[in-house]
Amino acid sequence: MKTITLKQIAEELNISVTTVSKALKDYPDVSKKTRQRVLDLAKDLNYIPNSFAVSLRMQQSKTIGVIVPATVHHFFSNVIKGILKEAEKKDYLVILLHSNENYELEKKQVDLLISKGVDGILISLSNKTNNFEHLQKIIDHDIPLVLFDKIAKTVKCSKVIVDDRKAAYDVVSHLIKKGHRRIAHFRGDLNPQNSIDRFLGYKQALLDHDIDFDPTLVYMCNNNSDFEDGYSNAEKLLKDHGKTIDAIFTITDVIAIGIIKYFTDHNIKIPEDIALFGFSNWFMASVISPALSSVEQHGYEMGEKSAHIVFQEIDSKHNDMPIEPQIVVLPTELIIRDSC
Amino acid sequence: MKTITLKQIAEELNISVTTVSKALKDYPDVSKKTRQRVLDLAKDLNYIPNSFAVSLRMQQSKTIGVIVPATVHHFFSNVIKGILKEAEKKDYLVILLHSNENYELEKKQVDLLISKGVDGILISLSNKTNNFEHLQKIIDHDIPLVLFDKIAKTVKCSKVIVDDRKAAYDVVSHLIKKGHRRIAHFRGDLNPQNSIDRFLGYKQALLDHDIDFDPTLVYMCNNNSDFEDGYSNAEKLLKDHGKTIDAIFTITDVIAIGIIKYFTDHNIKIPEDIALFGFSNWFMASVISPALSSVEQHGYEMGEKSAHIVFQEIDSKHNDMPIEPQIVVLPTELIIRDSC
DNA sequence: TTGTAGGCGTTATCAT
DNA sequence: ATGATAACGCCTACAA
Repeated sequence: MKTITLKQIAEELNISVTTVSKALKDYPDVSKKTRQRVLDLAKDLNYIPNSFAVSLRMQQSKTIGVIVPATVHHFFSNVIKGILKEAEKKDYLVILLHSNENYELEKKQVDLLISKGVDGILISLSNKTNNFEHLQKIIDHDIPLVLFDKIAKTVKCSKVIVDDRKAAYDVVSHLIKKGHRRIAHFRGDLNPQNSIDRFLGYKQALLDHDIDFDPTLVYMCNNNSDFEDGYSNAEKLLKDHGKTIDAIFTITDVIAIGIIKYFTDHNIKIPEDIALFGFSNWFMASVISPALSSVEQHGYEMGEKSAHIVFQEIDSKHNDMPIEPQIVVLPTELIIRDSC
Repeated sequence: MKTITLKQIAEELNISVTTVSKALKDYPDVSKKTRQRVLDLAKDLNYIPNSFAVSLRMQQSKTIGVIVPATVHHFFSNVIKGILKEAEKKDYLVILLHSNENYELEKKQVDLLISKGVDGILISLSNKTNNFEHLQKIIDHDIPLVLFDKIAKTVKCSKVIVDDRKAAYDVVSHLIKKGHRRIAHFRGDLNPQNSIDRFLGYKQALLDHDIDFDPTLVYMCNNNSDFEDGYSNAEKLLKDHGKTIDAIFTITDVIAIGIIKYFTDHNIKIPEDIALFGFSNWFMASVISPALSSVEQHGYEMGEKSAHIVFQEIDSKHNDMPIEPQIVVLPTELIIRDSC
């Protein structure tokens, strides 16, 4: 099937390219008759505008770029879903890139996206990213940028996040209210803000309830397999502290599931011996035994909202009425199940 | 930051655009000195070629499109990961689209992809798709097309699949060898080939082992929540057949997990009372109790391979040496755990 | 109401 | 070794 251009339609109809173009775009200054002839033939020939030409001419691509560490996490899958849904509504296409938690890759992908002329960019930062020049570059190029979930506070752009600190605070407060006092925390990498914020929320909750913070109760999970981290740290925890521990708050459901596995294997009862609270409310949390209490993060909504904001910024940039970056904090919810 | 074009570099250096372009592309007919001056300035100015112009000129976008029903399934996440990895290697970008198991949407998205001028398209068909005109359109446009996992046998293009029939056959044979005779099958929608093939494998295995096929042992899972389907059909199965059932083979791990939940809730022992075999080897399969036996489908490799093939086809199209569609059947593996 | 002409940024052909 | 020119396909200000 040969690709149809305006020129071919024009020749066929013995009119100018201009008129064809105008007819197709519903310009008022085309006679009804001509317009109809053009429309008919275009449909007949299955005319599709060449988007490269349009983009070149219009300086916009109707495409946005998205960079996430990975989509194998249920949370990000949901975010992507929200983004795609929103893009679909606006007739935008989405270019998806995985940084694989790799800063260099993330940087390269930003360059790629810029060079592709995407109209906007959404990023959830890799855990390894602590240099933000590449983000600044996006801003310098005047491309709307929205950071979501894993953000950099210092970068001047819109952000969509969850109040990790508060969520963690709520979790630990809940645990304390349930009577637990020796509460361990399985945290994530030192770098990403989420990990820090959740840790801070944990600490604050202890403080506010007059429980001394004990650093030996904090375990680091960073060997790239959350499940393994949970399993092995559960073992370590027991070795270190025996059963003096009342509860564990994990930074991620998968870590909690690793713990469940270890506890099940070693006959430790949840929540009787040790209570457990996860984070992210992964689908599995509701399904595993015991059903895992967790924090719902509303990934889908985060995707929707993030996309919504870039589109807003794209539109207002187009109208020459640039708007200020906005920071949206999505609510979280404690989902209480059987594990605490 | 203003966008830099060849023209600007040319003016700055007082040479022609042509020379700048050549210098940047390492043409041999540019003096060393000129080339260096161009290269330096380009780097200095942070020159990025305008990809619309390049695409328009070159008639290729260095972009491929991917349509999947959804990525919230672990399997597809893995496929996507494989595709992105492969694309990254070839410096291609990937436009991701979700059909949401919706034929109309799938069709629309194909049009979008065509109009965007992607160099190749990968699709895993929606369950609702049983008209393939949109695929034919892709082929007519001479755009390399690869179908993976959920394919249409009659469409003349490359395909990457798994031998679902054999995999199912192997599962059921294994179950029979273990001594089970009354084996139920929780199958999927009637439409997708996979569902049919797995059912056929199930039936064939029974036949080959002299077990009568009993249609009342086959349950349909199609209300869009696999977990719920598993749970409710487990209930139905027990109501219909009591504990005369030896084993259940499910078309998907999530269905099996629904069953596990129901059985756990109702004190039915797996595998003592009823054995269980899943499909897809979702991460959770290894982690749930009892650990679920399943079929490893190698999603990541499927993604890699599919992408590899489109790139092959794109390249050979470019060299005017079109190649024949190929059909790749990836091996599957029975992963035996505790549930059978 | 219709058409001409210029330009978006790049690349390729052909002169010089 | 360098450059003028045309072309990719589309849009739009301006002329006719």
